[in-house]
Amino acid sequence: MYSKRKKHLEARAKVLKALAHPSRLFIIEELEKAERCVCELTEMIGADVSTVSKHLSVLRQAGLVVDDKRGNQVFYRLRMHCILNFFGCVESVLEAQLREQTALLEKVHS
Amino acid sequence: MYSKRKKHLEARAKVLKALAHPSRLFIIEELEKAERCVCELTEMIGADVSTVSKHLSVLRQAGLVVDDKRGNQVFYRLRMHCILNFFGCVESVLEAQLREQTALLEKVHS
DNA sequence: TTGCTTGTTGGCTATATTGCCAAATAGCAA
DNA sequence: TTGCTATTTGGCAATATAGCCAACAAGCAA
Repeated sequence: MYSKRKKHLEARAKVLKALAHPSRLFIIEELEKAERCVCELTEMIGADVSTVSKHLSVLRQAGLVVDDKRGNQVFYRLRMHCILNFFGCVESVLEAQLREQTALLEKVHS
Repeated sequence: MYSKRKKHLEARAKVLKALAHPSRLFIIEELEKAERCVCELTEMIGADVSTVSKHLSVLRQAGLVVDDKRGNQVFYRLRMHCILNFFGCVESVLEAQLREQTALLEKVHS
């Protein structure tokens, strides 16, 4: 594997890794609708504030969100609005998985 | 977070996690061009066969590739050809990161 | 100032991932 | 059969990730 290609793949992998967590996907989806402060996201996710703050830090470091301190709150918003469209393909993978499971179940029951 | 939404996000996260590794991204890109046997991919990646085999297993379990045993070789191919397009957005994130770093460097040197 | 709220960071433990080697499995050919 | 090749699986050690609590920082209000 050429070194340049390897570095590129590593960079891509980092972005995907940042996305590869249910809470972080939730955050992305919510920020698609509107900017949110940490306290709102914490409330919605139902985890410790520190946990949510760390998830946001992961997303920020990956270049996916930006933060905006206002008063004693910190608001986050999406930096890349394409991120959401981009799940169309992931969805088709999930649908295919579902079809497969259904087919398997029908086979078992027949 | 509603349980149904949570499950959906967990399923998405699993697919993204399967993609979030340089070697596995390499495999996806190669399989976009043509099907490949494990030995070819191993040669290209330059890791142990067992390591590559495990990466392929991760991709298969995520529903991203399918395997096809022929003789004593196993050929893999993409199951979802949309996966590649789907990187357009990841690329724009990387480009933005690059622009930012460049701006930072210019600031330092000025 | 003090006290309250909002976030971030450090430290910890539990868990997951990675990548190697070694062992097992399966096909093919002599 | 034996031997060779291709692949998968088990096991292990090193490393990374997740999520909690505690401590800290910063804004604001009394």
